[in-house]
This record gives sequence, C-alpha cells and structure tokens, in this order.
Amino acid sequence: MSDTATRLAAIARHILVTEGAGAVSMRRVAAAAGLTPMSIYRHFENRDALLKHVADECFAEIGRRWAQRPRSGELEQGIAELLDDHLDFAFGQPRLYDFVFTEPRDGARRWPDEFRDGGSPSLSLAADVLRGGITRGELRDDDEWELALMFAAMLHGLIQMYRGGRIGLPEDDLRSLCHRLVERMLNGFRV
Amino acid sequence: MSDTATRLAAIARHILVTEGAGAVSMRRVAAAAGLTPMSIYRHFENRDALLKHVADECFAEIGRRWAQRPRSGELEQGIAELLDDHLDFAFGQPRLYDFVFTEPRDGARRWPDEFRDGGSPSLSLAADVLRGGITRGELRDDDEWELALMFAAMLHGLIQMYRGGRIGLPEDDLRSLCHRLVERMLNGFRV
DNA sequence: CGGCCGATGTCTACGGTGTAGACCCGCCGG
DNA sequence: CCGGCGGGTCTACACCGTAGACATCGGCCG
Repeated sequence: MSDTATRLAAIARHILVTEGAGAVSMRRVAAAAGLTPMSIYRHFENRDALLKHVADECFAEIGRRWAQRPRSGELEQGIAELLDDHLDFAFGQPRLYDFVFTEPRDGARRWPDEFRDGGSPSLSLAADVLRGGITRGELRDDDEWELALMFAAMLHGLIQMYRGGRIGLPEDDLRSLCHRLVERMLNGFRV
Repeated sequence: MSDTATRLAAIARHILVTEGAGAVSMRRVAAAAGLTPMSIYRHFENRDALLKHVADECFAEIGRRWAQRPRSGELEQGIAELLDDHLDFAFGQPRLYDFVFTEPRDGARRWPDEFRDGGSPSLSLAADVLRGGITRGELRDDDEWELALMFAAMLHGLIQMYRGGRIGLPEDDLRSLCHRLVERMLNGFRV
C-alpha cells in the first residue's frame, strides 16, 4: 500500500462520507490529490476497486471500535447498547452506512455461513448477547443466529425506510421507535 | 397525459424492469421511441420526473392487484399470503421493487400518518389482518400499525440484505427463511 | 559506470451521460 | 388570415470512466 494510494483512499473516503458514493469521481479525487485522473489507475484497478478499498477500511475500523467497547452482561441492556451503536453509525455517517451495509459489493459477508464463523463485527456481538440470554434461561431455546438476523433485518429495514423517506419522524423519535420495536421483539422471545 | 407520453413511459418502464433504473437513459428511451432525446422533455420535466411517473404507475397497479385478491380470514394464513405476494413482487420484479419501496422519491408515503390514513396498499392489508387477530383475542392487545411496521421492516431488511448479497441462500431457501422468521415474530405477539 | 526495468504519472481520445437554448413546423381558434 | 402554441429537432456544454501510448525517474544488476 503506497503512500499515494492511502492519500487517494483518504480523499475518496472524505467525499464518500460527505456527499455519497455517487459524488466520488476519478477526476475529482485526482484533482484533490493534485494528480491526473489516470494516475489513480496506478494504485487502484478502477473506480469500484477504489470504493471497495474504502469500504473495507471503514468496515474493519467499525468492527474494531465496536469490539473493544465495554458491554453490559445484561440481556436487555446489551441489546440496547448494540442498537445505539448501530444507530449512531447509521445516522452519523449515513453514506458510509449505505455503502458498507446495503450496497451490493463483492467481498460482503454472507449469512449464515460467513457469519456463524464469526466474521461479522456487528452480528456476532448480537448473537453473543442472545446466546447469553438463552443459556441463562431468559430466552426460549432457539438458534441465536436466526434471532440475531431477525433483529438485524428489522433494524436495517427501519433505517432503510427512514432514509428512503418512508418514515416521517424526526431522528430522535425514530431512535425511540427503534428501541421500542426491538424491545417488543425481544419480549416475544422470552420464556 | 398525451399519447406519446404514455408510450415513453411504457418504454422507460420496460427498461427499468429488465435492466434497472440506471439503464434508463434519455437517449435510449428516445431511440426506442424513434424520437430525439430532447423531445422527451416536452412530456416530462426531466429524467427523474419520467422515472417517478413510472414508479407511481406501478405502485398503483400493485395496490389494485393486491387489494382485489381474495384473502383468508385466518391470522396465520393471512399473514403468509401477504408475505408471498410481497416476495413474489420482490423477486419477480426486483428493479421495480427497489424503485417503488426503497429508493428515496418524493411522493412516497410516510409512516405513521399517511399509513394510518389507509393510503398504503401493502401495509394497510397487514394492519387489517393483525387487527383481526387482536380483536379475536389471538394476539395481545397492541397498536396494529406498529406491529405491521415490524413485519414490514423485517421483511424489507431481509430482502434488502438478500439483494445486496448479504444472505447466501438460493431464492427458495430465502423464501422459507422469511416464512419461518415471520411466523416466529407472529408467535411472539400471541396471547 | 552503463543499461535496463518497473513504478509512477501524463496526455489524448473515445464513447457515454443529462439537459439548456434556440429553432422550426403544422394545427387550430379567433 | 394569422398568431400562438404544442410537439419535435439540432447543437452544444459540461460532466463521466477509462483505454492506450508515452515520459520520467529510482534502483538494481552486470
């Protein structure tokens, strides 16, 4: 990873974060780096490769941050913490969220196999918390990965709907809606 | 709505259905209609307006089709039918699904107000079925619109994840996964 | 030291995009 | 008859990704 390459990636990331993936053009990245557009191709195969690199970087970073955050051992509290982390990311860096979690890109992990193997920074944490609840007898015995997927899918759907303008609430209300719905879902799994 | 305009819309729709919104270019639509690109602007303000028109058309059509389909009165069966309709649409016309349900476009209905008023062809049906379950005492007393949103969001999230390559299952398996998760969610709401 | 080679960057060009602005023509009501 | 106007065309601009040929320069090897 050459120096120039990381500089290019940083520029691309900045544009992506502030204006979305669509605003990342080779010409613009090059101009910001003081280079010609074509020189980017010395470092990345094409535009997609550049964006993929940025996405992977962010994904890894998010994973590290979430993994090292101290977590409550309690079920309801644990779920709420994960939920807040997720919402913070989704609202704090929406463009990045889209790119990392929803846009099709090869290299994205796939449920169930690549998640069960523990590759995911987000779903693994949820599965851990849920398994804890099951072993402590707070939740019905069930496949924690399917439960985790239910939470992830619902949350993802809510965020998606919100960002697509299908939910007409201010952000704070949406946050509490998410908490309410997640809690209700959790209650449905209790013994 | 002039003759030419509907012809243009039909062409745009065909391209959108078969190749996605990104493939709908003014030049291409015009060529298929035997016109110059600029003539489209006599009928639609710009590309977005053309696509929005197509989306609205499809949305209305879907709504009509779903509304007039005979429905089982039974709770579990009713939910399953709605689920199948939704999945049929999502997999049968994925591009259109994206465009109608997920991409930001003005004029899209917003939860909760515009849904509670009965404007939505999809969520209203779900809310009806759920309210039926509540009044018959099969489900705990609850806000049927929030319950409906939970189902919709989870389903939407699953489809989104699948279409974004985050779920590594063949379509049939995904269908049964959806049925399983929806049923599990429903069970969590029973009395 | 000479030669070479790989990495890096540049230049030019092609084919694609949406659309602004000026123009033209044929029809229809006054 | 004639003015307006709805529909269509032409040209041009400003973007986009990127293929291909070329220039430059640092370091390594004989």
